[in-house]
Amino acid sequence: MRSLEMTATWHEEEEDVEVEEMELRKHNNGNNGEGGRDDLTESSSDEATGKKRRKHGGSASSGSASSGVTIRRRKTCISARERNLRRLESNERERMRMHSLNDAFEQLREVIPHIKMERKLSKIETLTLAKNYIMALTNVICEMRGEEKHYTFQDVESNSDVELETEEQQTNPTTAREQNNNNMYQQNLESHPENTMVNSR
DNA sequence: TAGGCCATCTGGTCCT
DNA sequence: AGGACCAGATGGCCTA
Repeated sequence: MRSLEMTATWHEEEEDVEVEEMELRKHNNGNNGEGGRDDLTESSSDEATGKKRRKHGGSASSGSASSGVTIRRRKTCISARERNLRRLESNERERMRMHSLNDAFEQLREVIPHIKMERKLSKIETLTLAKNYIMALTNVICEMRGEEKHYTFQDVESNSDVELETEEQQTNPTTAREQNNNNMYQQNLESHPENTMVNSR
């Protein structure tokens, strides 16, 4: 439905040009070929999210497109109008997909115990904390079984004795704050494993 | 103002 | 064949 509305704002190319005959030169990284999409991206972003207006919604850049290579499509016999419509529909699907992904991130944030911050956890922080949370819980289980701990956590006080778990942790600028959260997991889990199942909200 | 984070568009590839 | 998934690119917003 929305895609139909968006179609109305699309700058139509020549009517019913067959793709087979067209040489589709994909616009080159933001500079070329944007004009025809401005109307589309502005209206679609606005209507779809009610949030940001995207003056330029990014440009095709993957594969050979980035080098401005000329591509000739195989027989498809799709009109330009039809092609535009399909593109708008897949844009819509992609938006919905990303929204559902964000919803999942939000749900994950809610179940991860972490120190309350003014701003919400970023995606990378959320994933990292979730991983650490799982590791900490695994350690607790191992401990309860009398087994050796599977994972080790870095000690914030002295970074010398314990290795960082991943390369990502070594390069992540938010490592310090996350380590605080990690320590909280560790201390909490080791003293009161049952508490960690309580939502931090 | 630079850098981080994010939403969005886009085309290629994979999957059903 | 069409939809889902993915990665690259871009621009906006926010913060240090």
